[in-house]
Amino acid sequence: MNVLIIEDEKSLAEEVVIYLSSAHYLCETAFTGREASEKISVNLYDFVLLDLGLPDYEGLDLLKEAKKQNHEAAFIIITARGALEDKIKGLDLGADDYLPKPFALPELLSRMNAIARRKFGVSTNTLSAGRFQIDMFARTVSCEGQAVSLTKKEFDLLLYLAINKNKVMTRMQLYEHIWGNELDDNYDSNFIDVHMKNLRKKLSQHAAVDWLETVRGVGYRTNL
Amino acid sequence: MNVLIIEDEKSLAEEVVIYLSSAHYLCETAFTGREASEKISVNLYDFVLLDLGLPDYEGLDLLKEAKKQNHEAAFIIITARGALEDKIKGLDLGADDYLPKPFALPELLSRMNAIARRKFGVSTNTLSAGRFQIDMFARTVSCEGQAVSLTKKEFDLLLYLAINKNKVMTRMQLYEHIWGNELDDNYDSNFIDVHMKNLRKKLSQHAAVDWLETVRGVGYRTNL
DNA sequence: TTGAAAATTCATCATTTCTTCATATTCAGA
DNA sequence: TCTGAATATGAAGAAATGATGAATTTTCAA
Repeated sequence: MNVLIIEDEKSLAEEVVIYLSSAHYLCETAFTGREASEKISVNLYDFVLLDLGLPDYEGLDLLKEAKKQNHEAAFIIITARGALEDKIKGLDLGADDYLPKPFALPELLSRMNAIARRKFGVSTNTLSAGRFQIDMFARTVSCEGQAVSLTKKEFDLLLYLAINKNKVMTRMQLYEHIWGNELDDNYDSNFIDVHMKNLRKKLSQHAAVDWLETVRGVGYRTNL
Repeated sequence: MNVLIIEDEKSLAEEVVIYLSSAHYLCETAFTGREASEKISVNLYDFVLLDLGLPDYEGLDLLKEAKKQNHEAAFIIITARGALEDKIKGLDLGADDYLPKPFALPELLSRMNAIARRKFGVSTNTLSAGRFQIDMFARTVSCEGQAVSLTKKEFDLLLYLAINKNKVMTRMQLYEHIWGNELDDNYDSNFIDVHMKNLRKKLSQHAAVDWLETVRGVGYRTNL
């Protein structure tokens, strides 16, 4: 699946690329409307992620142009949460989905997977962690064919750690990616720990989860 | 990742070194074309940042030479904005990216990361110290495949010393970098010494650590 | 609206890690 | 070789951290 990410905030675009790449999407970026316009006229994409807040281009014009050039693609509109939200939702832009900023990456991935299944008929996208198979489209986890029942947060945690295989993820990172908010400074809660504990408990009923490690003073990590 | 920064403006080079170092790139500098030429003929780099505006050397000749000596490296050309001719020549010569001056450091880092991912494959960011392999994303240390279990502070100390290979680091520097505070004047404690001792002890159970030296009256240094 | 599931908060406990301190050892210069 | 300052070391108390069970709040679907 080819994805074009049109987003002027480079660090965000980078993050998206890294995240989607590890979920087996092939990503390209365009940091300006002009760049995007060029790429669209040359290549065919399966997905176009469009940030409406580009400085050099009227976002909606770009969308119209892109749709003309590339009927097949799925379009996902990204824009700042706020006053415009309802207005844009109300408009019939012909986008396949709409995502307010800031968004959690698993949220984006999950929506893209949903669209992929609906629009392109792609049905499986799994990655493994230990003896567990994680299906990102269905958002299910199984162990040797047997279903493992996880809650949303548990699934997101497992998926994010599995995607960032062997990297220590801080609670901050987990929080920002899964909950999609900034963590304020006086953050003092252990709900991530609790979710991890519950996740481990559920997984351990099926197979060993010694690969799901706590890195004291830092965060959590898979060791695969 | 080893980086050679070829830039005659020393203060800029210094800034780049500090910034990239904090992102775990290992930096060396060359302030003249001659110096660069020597270093390139001796060492292998992953990245070469080349300022075309060197006084003593034709930048593009240096690029050609460097590419011959080191096929594998990624080359990033830096030059004054507006020198379009140079830009085109540089890209034709097979530079991986081009950065107009002045540039923002995060911009540089972001491009380097992008290239690193594209060119060298993702995220196995390890560096070695003696017989030890340090993975800074996983925050693990291993010796001939065998894991070495370190605490947070021990790991941070080792990593910082390894990044600043062969440079004496004062206790002040170690403290400021790892503990993140300023040390008040009446500083009188030996906890860094204690951590170093514990670190050495753990490492020595796996291999010789004679490369982890104390520089009496100054601080600590790797000798690699 | 209501009830069950999920998410979060809270208090407590065991454990690891950090720091301090007292003492021993090493080293460089006289 | 001697001497004082710097560093290494062992041990112990202090602090930080994460796991856990349970209580409370929130969410969401019926």
